[in-house]
Amino acid sequence: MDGQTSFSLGPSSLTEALYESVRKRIVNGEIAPGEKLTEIRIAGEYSVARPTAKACLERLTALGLLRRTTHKTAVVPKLDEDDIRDLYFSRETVERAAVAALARTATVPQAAARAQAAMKAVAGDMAFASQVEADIAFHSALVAAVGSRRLARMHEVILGEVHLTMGQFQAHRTTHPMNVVHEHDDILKAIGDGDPERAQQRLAHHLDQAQGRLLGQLRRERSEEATA
Amino acid sequence: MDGQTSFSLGPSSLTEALYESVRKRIVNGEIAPGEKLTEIRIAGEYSVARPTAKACLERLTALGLLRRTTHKTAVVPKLDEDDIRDLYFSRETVERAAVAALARTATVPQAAARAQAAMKAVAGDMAFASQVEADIAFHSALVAAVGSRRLARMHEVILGEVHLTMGQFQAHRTTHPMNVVHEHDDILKAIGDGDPERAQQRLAHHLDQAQGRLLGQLRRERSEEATA
DNA sequence: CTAGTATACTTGTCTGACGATTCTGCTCGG
DNA sequence: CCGAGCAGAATCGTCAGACAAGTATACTAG
Repeated sequence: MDGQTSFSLGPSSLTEALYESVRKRIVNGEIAPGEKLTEIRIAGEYSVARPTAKACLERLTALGLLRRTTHKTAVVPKLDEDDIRDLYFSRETVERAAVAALARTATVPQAAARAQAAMKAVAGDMAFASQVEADIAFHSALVAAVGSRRLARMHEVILGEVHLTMGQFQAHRTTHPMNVVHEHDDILKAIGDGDPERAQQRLAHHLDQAQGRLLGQLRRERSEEATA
Repeated sequence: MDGQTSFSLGPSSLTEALYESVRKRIVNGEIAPGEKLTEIRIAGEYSVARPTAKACLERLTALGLLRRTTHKTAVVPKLDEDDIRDLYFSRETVERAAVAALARTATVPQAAARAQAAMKAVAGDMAFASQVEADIAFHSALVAAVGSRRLARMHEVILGEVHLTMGQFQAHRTTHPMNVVHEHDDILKAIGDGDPERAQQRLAHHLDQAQGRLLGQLRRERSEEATA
């Protein structure tokens, strides 16, 4: 993700590596929503002990990337309309605070600018997954630049679920990536101008668009399977 | 905590009970900051297996109630000035969104009103711990009333650390609890009046006061141990 | 007094196992 | 033919014990 900028080593422990791998498979939609993930399956697929797999599933559950109740097997959640609204309400809360803080000091995080460049570079690609990742990286950089560990931690959890839904729908995008890039640019510009109000307003608009696309996709899918 | 209102059963699983118990001991300051918590110690104290203790420590670490790095033993964190500022910045972000949402529909959560009553009841007590708990319950009720699962989840984590610092300092309170009660009343009133702006402003003021008390306490403590 | 080494402590991971709970499919009676 | 109850299978929660690997501390040698 940001290997050369922060010199972060790859996951050193086995549990960590396992967690990262499963997490990626979930958010990229390789493991479909509704699919069951038993401890034994994970243990088998990766040739690790069951306790290790268990720890992995528990971490993912804590982040909302899996749902599970006692004595029942974990499943990848299928977010409904209420979930998406709730998710975007929470997301907006966190990101508003972030862009407002940045705009107050008119600091445009260079990591966000880099993510923007990366997004433009892959805008024409067919690799939707990398577009989604660049999008996530942009928002992540925005919040990280505020310098608040706890805000960043909250945002990470939220983004995990965002990534999950985007990953599930990524097979059919409904808008050209360039539109997203332009919305991002608007936000950065407002921050650079030191205008917190406008930055928040642009952000809100951007998130509103994104949420709308997700909800539209959801409804379309549901009506499809209703006719089938 | 809220046994009769939500009919929540006590923790059913062993891990859950263990987690709750250790958590309480930490936030109430029974386990001092800087104190080391080895897996073996927990396992011994509660007569559970080490993996169970390990899972417990991992959960607490994820919530920020313990700090630990690979192959090193977990310790109760001692929050410094930067931590407290960061914590209250994050807290304000979440709670602002909550009171604004409530004020927009002018709904005063009755759970918060109940917590207020409870706080008045114990205001004269010497039992600081119960005052702290009532305070926490008030803010918790405020956020819960919004009805956003994800906002509540973020807030729970934040409040955990808030509880931790308050628990550590609770031996010598610097203000009369009634002051806090009045600040709470102001917030509720603004919500009831359907005035999001004023509600946010009152909340910000309240949190500012609380943060100031914490920081003052911290400085006092540090200067004490400097002279010693 | 400093530097390097050796030992004890702690954690990471694994194997294997047993009881408890949930789910599934089957049988039996209406 | 269909629904209810039951038995078996699958899965999870918890435990015990063990070994390897890393960290911190104390000790020794220069």
